[in-house]
Amino acid sequence: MKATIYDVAREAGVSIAAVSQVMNGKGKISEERRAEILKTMERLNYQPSVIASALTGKKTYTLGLVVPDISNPFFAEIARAVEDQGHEMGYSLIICSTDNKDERVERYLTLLQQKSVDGMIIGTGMDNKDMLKPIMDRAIPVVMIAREMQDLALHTVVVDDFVGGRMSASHLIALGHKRMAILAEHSKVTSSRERVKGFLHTLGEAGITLSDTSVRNCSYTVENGKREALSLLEQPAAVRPTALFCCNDMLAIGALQAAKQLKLRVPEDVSVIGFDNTILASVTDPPLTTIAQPIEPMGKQVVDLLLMELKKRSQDKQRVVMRPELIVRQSTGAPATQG
Amino acid sequence: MKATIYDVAREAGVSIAAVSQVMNGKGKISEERRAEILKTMERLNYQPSVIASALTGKKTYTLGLVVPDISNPFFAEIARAVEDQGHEMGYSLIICSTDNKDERVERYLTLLQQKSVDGMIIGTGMDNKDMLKPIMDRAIPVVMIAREMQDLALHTVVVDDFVGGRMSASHLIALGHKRMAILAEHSKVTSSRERVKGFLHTLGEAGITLSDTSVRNCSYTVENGKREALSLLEQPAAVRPTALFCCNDMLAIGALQAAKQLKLRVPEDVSVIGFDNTILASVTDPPLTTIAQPIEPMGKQVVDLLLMELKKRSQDKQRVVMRPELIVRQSTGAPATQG
DNA sequence: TTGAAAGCGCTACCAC
DNA sequence: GTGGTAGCGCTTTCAA
Repeated sequence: MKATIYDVAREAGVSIAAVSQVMNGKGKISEERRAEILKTMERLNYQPSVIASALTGKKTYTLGLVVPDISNPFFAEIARAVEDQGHEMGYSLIICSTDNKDERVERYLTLLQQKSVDGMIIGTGMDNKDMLKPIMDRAIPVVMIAREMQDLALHTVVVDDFVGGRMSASHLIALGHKRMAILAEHSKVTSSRERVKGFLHTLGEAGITLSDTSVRNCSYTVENGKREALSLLEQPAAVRPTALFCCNDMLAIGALQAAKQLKLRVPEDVSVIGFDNTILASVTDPPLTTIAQPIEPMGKQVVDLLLMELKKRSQDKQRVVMRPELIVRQSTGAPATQG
Repeated sequence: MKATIYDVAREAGVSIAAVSQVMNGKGKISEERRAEILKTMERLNYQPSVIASALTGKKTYTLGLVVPDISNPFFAEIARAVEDQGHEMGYSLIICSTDNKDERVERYLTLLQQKSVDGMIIGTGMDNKDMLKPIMDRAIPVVMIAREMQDLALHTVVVDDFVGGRMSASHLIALGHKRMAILAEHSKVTSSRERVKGFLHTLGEAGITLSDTSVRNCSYTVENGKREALSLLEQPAAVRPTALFCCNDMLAIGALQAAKQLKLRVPEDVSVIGFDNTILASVTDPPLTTIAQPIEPMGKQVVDLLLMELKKRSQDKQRVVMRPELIVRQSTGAPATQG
């Protein structure tokens, strides 16, 4: 059976308080006792129970990461960055894939509370923001990554989505595109909305407007992107968009697949630009031009903010905005025919 | 502050035992008291503490998943499958990325024990199997996924790696290849070893042998695969392999990149076949022929085995072997010149 | 310095 | 049916 603090105390001939003290480096213990206790712990292969110590008002050293889907490379990469930075500081990570469903979000949020996580990192959207209320009421630190929660005072780490959208547009415009379309995520996803907004803004500056049907809302799956792209690209060449701005790499891949299915060449017949610069972007056919998010620094940053908040609750919340970067690969080029 | 069982009891005018009872559906409680208590819990927004209940000898409803790297799509997909099946049964998942480093494995294993997880799912390799001993001594259920631990009685869910290797070889041989090479993972990875073995076995049956330098050990990164593939493909056409069997999709992507860099056409100049059939395989240039692992069923299965073990320790451990499947895409074809 | 003892929130046993 | 109570393993006063 597992050795407890009692076993150690008994074996070492001291009180449990003494053992607790050497573990936490608190109180005053003579060097010899200290050494003796340490030795006994070693011998018994003693592992202090985080559970018990958490119950005593301490921390669980566990964080919750709530994202739409851990199997989505973007979030998987975020998870890794968060895990590493957390691990560095002694924290473990519970992952929660919500599929962007409020009902799953709620269930996970409740679960994380019951498990007394020390803090939560939210990277998923949710329709009903009130779900976060009870958590904040209980003073459980919450930080956002790659998503924003308007009207809620929360530390937030995001990439400048608006600028990312603008970068996309500038790139496409510089290439000579005039007829474009957008594969957006669900409209409740703020980051996607901002990207679209930035894209349209720069288009507007260049005197280009898009018809309503040129902005398609998709879920965040490849299949969905493909379906919407198909309906966009099936149009006659004269009205078909010559470039597709996709709000994430998965959608861009769907677009690539749609183009292939329709025997359209990329980028000659249609340019495709993604967002996120996940590993996927570097392996597609052709390699995807995309807007990079600095995932690792974002993950580090968000954990740092969370731990800072953990140490000392603060009224003013930071909003860290990181700069996106245009990564030009081979899925974008000048349109073959004048649009 | 958070409401406790005492708050509920007081507000409802009953004992904490009564509250505990209705929560766990045990004991006997009159319908009216029951309703009253439920109502009070609701009103106070009471969330029972898993921590406290765990301390009372119950479960933590938390599982640990130990894999090399959660940002690797293969493991990310496994994680999702495991998370879903676990969530279904009320369990949360702590992820642990080890980078296949024993020191990280050990640290995580210790951590998971201290956090009193109910069970662990191991999908990472480790040099020193003794690390698992203390865990098994403590009777913490452990199951393996996509990896084997020889000499250790553990439930295991794997794909038939040997057969997968054979499938690869058969496919390549049928295409007419004679000079082939292998990008293997580190030799300590049993699954990789089996794949190589199966591949070589079938080659042998066809009277084909490989030189020692034709089997390269890599880590599991794209960069590594690329480097090894480069050194393999840089050879003069007369001796250069016409096909590369890669023990996972990441390595295969590295091979694809190496070929591209050397201006070799795939599959005309060199065929590439991967393993795992992650999302990556479907988006490469050209799309990757690969051996599919049934990831989702494997994840489900492994959780089921773990929970079964949790319910009732059993002496005989199962070894579930799932059948791999050859997915032919466009990275393999007949060699352009006779080898 | 050191240790006895009071909880932390909950479960389960047992007496009423 | 119902509630009192003894822990679970650990932290933290507070006396000694």
